[in-house]
Amino acid sequence: MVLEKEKESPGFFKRVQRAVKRVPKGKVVTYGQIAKMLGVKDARLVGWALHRNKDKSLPCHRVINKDGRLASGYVFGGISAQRAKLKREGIKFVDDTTVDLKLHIFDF
DNA sequence: CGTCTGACGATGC
DNA sequence: GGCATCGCCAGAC
Repeated sequence: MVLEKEKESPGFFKRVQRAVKRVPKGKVVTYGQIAKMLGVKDARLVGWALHRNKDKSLPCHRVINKDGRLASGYVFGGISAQRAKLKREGIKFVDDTTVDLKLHIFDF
């Protein structure tokens, strides 16, 4: 039996993962976008979910705040590593920690 | 079940 | 234009 309610609750974290994995290379998304896409109004939930995440395969470095700033500062490697990754994907930076959001934003 | 806490966002001053 | 405050939701305790 399939409880439809359970389909709606696969775990918030799973939904976030799915959304992040949808982001193609060379593109970035904001927490707010993912939050709205998932139907929640609090972007903190997205960041909160990624914070708990341990999956290295998850391109969380493509997820940034609406200022284009890298929020994953305490992630393994630090911002510098994230910046290098993004640059390698063709992301342009306007600052050492700020992505050119308008240039690479991915619209779901 | 109340309280606290977060990778945020918008608003107000 | 930096800082305070609210909103909002899920998990930990």
